[in-house]
Amino acid sequence: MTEKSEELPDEMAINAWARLHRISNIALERVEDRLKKSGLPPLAWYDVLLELRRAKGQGLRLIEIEKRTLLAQYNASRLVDRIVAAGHAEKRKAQEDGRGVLVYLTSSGGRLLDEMWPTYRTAIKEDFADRLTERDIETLFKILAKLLPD
Amino acid sequence: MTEKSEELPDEMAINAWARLHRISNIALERVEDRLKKSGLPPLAWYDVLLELRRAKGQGLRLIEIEKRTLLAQYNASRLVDRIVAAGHAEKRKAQEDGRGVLVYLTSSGGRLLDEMWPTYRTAIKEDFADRLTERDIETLFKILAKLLPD
DNA sequence: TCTAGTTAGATGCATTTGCATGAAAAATCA
DNA sequence: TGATTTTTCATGCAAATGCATCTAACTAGA
Repeated sequence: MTEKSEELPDEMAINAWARLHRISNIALERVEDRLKKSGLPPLAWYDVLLELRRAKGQGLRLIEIEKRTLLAQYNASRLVDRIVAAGHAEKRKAQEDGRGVLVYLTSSGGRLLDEMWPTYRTAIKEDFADRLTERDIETLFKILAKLLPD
Repeated sequence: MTEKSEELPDEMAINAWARLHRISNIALERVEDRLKKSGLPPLAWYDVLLELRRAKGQGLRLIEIEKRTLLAQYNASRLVDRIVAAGHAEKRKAQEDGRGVLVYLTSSGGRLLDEMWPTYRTAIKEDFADRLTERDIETLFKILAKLLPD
């Protein structure tokens, strides 16, 4: 009579779930701490600037920034405004779509991205990569793939 | 000359890192959405209430709540105040330590915890457990253990 | 014991987030 | 085409977070 229920997540799943989020939380907090100590902006800025660089001078629609960074619409809108106000990006009206805004990386923004990366990279290395084997990392990558949205 | 650098995290590590945080972010957002749709408070409330229940009527020091939930000191302080204001917990002065506060779960808090769990549990099941094999879950658990703080 | 230093918790103030809504342009459809 | 719906982005207002600092109590050291 100790058969496994098909209806509930078992103990192990709950523990793994909890650990996953705990690890993510701790790791991100450490990155933010490192950035702060280096006098750099929060990680969210990096994410946006990186997407802008990936757009290779084409400019990125605000809605694309939302999707790629997983920011809520109003957060993307205001974060970009702050980045623009700091001179690290520019907004221009989209030609094809009168509602749209295109965001471009400025040279200052490119420099900021390059300044942030060493700090961010060190965190990824020390708090993550150095503690896992290559095999762990590949396994983790594959397992997590199953959890990506459909 | 294409030897692997020992100084930098490689591409694979960076991708796994990014995926880890992306998955965590998406999954947590889905839980919050489900809770909201059910008219329930945010996940942080659950975390605190659960720790209070685990204290089994002994009461929990605020500082313990901070440590266990990973909340910042001021956030724990104010979140507990909100939970207390809603009648789901009580604060009492700690006997042994004049600075300290002990937080107790009320019966209302216990009921809320029980109300939240089905929604939370369903999220864990559908967005996590159902998409992985038992073996995946164990593997994930073990790999993540290596990333826990020392 | 007196003093300096540390720890637990609260809180004023600025920033950020979340919610709801608005405005303008585009898309759909009768 | 004209009306309706949807999409894109912005924003006022409320709530939550982060920062810095404060108070009170405990601890350690002379």
